Amino acid sequence: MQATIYDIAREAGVSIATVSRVFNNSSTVSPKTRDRVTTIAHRLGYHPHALAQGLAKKRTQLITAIVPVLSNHFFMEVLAGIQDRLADSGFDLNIYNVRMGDSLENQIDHLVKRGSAEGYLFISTHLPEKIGAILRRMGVPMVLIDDYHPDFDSVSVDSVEGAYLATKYLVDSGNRRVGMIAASPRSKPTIDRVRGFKRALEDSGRLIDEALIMTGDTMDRDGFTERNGYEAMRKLLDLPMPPDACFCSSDIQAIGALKAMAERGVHMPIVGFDDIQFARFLGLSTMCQPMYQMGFLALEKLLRRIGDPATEISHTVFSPQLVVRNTAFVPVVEPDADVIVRT
Amino acid sequence: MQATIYDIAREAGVSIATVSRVFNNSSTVSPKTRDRVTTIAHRLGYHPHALAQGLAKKRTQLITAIVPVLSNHFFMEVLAGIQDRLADSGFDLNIYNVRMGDSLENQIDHLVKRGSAEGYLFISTHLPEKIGAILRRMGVPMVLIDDYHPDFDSVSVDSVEGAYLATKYLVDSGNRRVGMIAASPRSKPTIDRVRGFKRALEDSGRLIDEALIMTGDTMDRDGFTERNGYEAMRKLLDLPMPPDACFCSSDIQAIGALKAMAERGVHMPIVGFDDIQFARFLGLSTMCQPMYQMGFLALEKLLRRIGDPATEISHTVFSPQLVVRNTAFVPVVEPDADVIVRT
DNA sequence: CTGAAAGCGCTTACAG
DNA sequence: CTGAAAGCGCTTACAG
Repeated sequence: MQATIYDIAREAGVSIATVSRVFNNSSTVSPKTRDRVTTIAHRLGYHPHALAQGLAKKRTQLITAIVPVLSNHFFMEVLAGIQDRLADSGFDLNIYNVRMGDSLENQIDHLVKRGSAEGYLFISTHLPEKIGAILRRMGVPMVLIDDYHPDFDSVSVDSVEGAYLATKYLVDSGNRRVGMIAASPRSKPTIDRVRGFKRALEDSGRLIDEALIMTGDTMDRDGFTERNGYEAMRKLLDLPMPPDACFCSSDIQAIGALKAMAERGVHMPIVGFDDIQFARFLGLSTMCQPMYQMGFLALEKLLRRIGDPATEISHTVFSPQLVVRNTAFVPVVEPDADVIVRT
Repeated sequence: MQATIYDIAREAGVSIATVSRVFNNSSTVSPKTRDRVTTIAHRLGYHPHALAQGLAKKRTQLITAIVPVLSNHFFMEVLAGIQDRLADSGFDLNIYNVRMGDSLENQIDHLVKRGSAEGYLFISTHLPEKIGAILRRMGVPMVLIDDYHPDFDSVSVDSVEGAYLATKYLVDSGNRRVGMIAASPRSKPTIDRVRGFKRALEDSGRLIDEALIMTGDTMDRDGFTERNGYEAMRKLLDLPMPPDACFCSSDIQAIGALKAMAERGVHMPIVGFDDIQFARFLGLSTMCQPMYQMGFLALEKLLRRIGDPATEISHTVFSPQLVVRNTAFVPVVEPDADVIVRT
């Protein structure tokens, strides 16, 4: 099996304590002993056993990122930022994907009590109050990304403001009936974005027509899907008085909406939210979230807190930027044109 | 701190061994003792400490996925498949992002010798022969995704065949000069795809014009970027005799290529590779890789091997499907049209 | 500068 | 059915 500290100690004629010291940079070991130990360790291909170290030091050098759904753009960008900050930190990253069946509370409770990570990153995971209180008491180092809670560090984007700016832009551009494609009314971002949308209309002296706030029927991923946007736009276009511009709560929905418009041969200005990679390519106007930076900063905060649990709690709220683009790709869709030629 | 097995043992008036047995489902404990223990454990909010368990059992219940670059579509999709298979397995997932600075060999060596995972998933990471031999000897359970090595389980897609089919399709559609946008000549997929491309031309009785096999100048991510495709297409269009159709080694490059064509106001049939989420939306013809299934199956194989190290080594090679689409989104690009209105 | 020993929280033969 | 004890591989006061 793998070489252990005992093997090295035996060969080097020292105690295991000394070997351990060599690998923990405690200066209290003579150069020649250190040399002998490292040489032998190298020859034996020795690497400290992470688990044993973790148990003895009560430090696992592990960070767990908790995510609701995988394979979504926001998460991937954030993760890239996390990874880059992680690189020289000595920590490893664990991804915990929240399971649909079990309750979030159970899952987090279990996760944390198992004690395998030193810190947690909650990505777009609305923290239930009950769990928050428990974690608070346990003093678990954690940072919230894309969520807010007074008791924990957080990094987020101001959804209300983002929606406000997007809507204001559409109103100020001279559109009469500005609609909105929302996602699941149970999701925090949706709630905020609807609020920002309404506030912008109010501030512009417009009446709020609830019928123009639409969502699709497909509700997986809380409705943040192309399909949902597609469905929502179709419903909007079926209204007796359709909107003449539309704010979409996410880029992915905006893409579906574009498709629906293309099929009907209509066009209206739309603004998305997120600025995913393809928004730029598609020429989609949108509210840009600095996802990479959010991930990077979140890990930064987490490492600081692990290092010093007494650090003041801090909340960073990024202001999303409105990016105006010409919709450069004009959809010319022939529905069901896909043909699979060969299997 | 967290309750331990000792706390429970004391309260229940039993030995720690008994407590341990209760949590390990060994039937050899009386119902009433079991009841008492579980009740107390629940009251104390006890959860076994993962590290300690791992050390004692010599099982960490951890899988590490090794990925070269994060935030790429292929990986995202594969990961989703992995997660879904992971769900009820009792294992956790660790993501190891290969660092650019250090050598791959060092990194893998270190990773494996630390012994924190029970199995490894190598995603699109070409395994150096030297490391392969070491891992083989150590008997580390592992599965290769999007790579091949005779000594390890693998799940991949036939790149040669995919490129062949794509190219053949373009030739058979009546295009005279079929070009190719390649990625880094050092990357395995590129090598295979160039091979398939050439073979298809040969089988069609065409001459191979090396000048029509182009790549961009930007080589991060081995050239699998929108930018690289953009650059490559520009170079192709600058040729005295540009191609009249083009096979691209990845969808992401195809997207860049589309953009370059749009800027020049030219159009030609292109076929990508991967079938990323947006290929469908863009109406891009491409070679479809079953990424989700690949991830799912790879974890399946890994779990089986962890369960029984003597399992026969198996290689699954998926045949990519040619998906023909009408390029539904017609790019009408005005370069540098982006305007940031508000910060 | 170094060693002996206790401890991290759990598992698992071995006895009974 | 249950307990005492050794062990998983490492760290870290405590002595010297």
